Amino acid sequence: MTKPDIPRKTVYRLSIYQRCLQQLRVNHTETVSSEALAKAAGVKPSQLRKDLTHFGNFGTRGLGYNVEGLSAQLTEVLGTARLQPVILIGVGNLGSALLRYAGFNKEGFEITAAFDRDTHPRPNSPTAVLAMEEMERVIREHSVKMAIIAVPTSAAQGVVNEIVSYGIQAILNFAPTVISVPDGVWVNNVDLAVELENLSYFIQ
Amino acid sequence: MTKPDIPRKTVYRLSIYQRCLQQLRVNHTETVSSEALAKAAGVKPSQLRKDLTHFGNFGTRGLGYNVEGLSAQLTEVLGTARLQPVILIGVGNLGSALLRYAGFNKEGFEITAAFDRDTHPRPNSPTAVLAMEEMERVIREHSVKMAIIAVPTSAAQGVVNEIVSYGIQAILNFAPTVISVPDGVWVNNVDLAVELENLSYFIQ
DNA sequence: AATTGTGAATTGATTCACAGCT
DNA sequence: AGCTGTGAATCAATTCACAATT
Repeated sequence: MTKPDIPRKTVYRLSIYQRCLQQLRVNHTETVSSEALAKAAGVKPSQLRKDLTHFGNFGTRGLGYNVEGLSAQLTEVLGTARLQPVILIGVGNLGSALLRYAGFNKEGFEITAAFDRDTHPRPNSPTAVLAMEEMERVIREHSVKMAIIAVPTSAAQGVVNEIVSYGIQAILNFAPTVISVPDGVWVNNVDLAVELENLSYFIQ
Repeated sequence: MTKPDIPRKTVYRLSIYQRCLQQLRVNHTETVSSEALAKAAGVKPSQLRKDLTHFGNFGTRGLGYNVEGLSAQLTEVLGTARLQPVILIGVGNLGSALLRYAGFNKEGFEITAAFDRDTHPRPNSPTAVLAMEEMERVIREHSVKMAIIAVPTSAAQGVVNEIVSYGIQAILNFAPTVISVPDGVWVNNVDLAVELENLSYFIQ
């Protein structure tokens, strides 16, 4: 797949830096040093500089980084410059909360449509819930490349196979199971029980 | 802090192995090789073996691992042998979905109580929502060590400071911000926008 | 014969330390 | 003078390859 040489952890940190920069913009700060920004992001200054130089030389020696400029560069690098359409599959407890979550738009994402076996209307939901049979049409018509999976474990792999065949290239998976995808498709897993178990280990 | 020498990623994978073992138990499989289990978990066999030997020699050469036995060992290692009390702070969209999420109990966690500024009753919620002023009492009475934070960004650090002072040692943070904690307190972050941005980078 | 457990080798990520700009 | 950008050095994680064991 493309972009093989940049570590995934680096790209995660880019998002964190972007968050911190947005805060600085609100405060009308014009310039920030690697030391200050790294502190806000919870990393070492040298790591911040190394991360950024994977993508270009955005700073000015002796001065630091221009807040607006760096933020714009990161938006470009992360591919969030224009609104990215996303579909949500599975509108149970978690899915309906995600549907109501307002933070996506602000960060450059728009939930184009949601799908569920059961299409009864959801209160307070700004997005219609469509039948699973509509997935192919919506994905192709809007050239949707990203999907959020919030279906039960037993349904997850089947849904993934289907949407990948329609052209989905990236999946945010909330189903607590390992899903397999062909090369060229990217999966990030969010598993609440795994996160809690992990913490549980460290507090003993 | 204790347990410094085991990489966090190793502990994450332990949870994944545990998931796969539970599936094998359902299928009444008695024995599994590192090759088969690693395949199910999406890792290399050598990594599985290396991960496990951090904690002991659980296998039998020539045979593989006993499914029941290894599962019990991992439960012990992960500290999920007995039900661990957890509190939830912030019962908005995401928080109320977490409250209704049934998966926690099955995995060894119990949401003892939930807290919010606004204590109006939540439909379908099995757990009462208490006033923030009750946090100290509940944490101390039940010796709660783990908390899930689902409050707005602006409130997150303040809440964290407070609960840490009452004895919370591990935090699962859904607020989209970097929180700082003293040594000896563990934080895992789940940030939906960061996950989507990360995927967005890779599909360009 | 099969499969684990593990030291060695490799690969990858982070940090250091300072040269190079502004 | 101050701060970035970066090669070198260090530290960490993964994979290999095979000896040890059943």
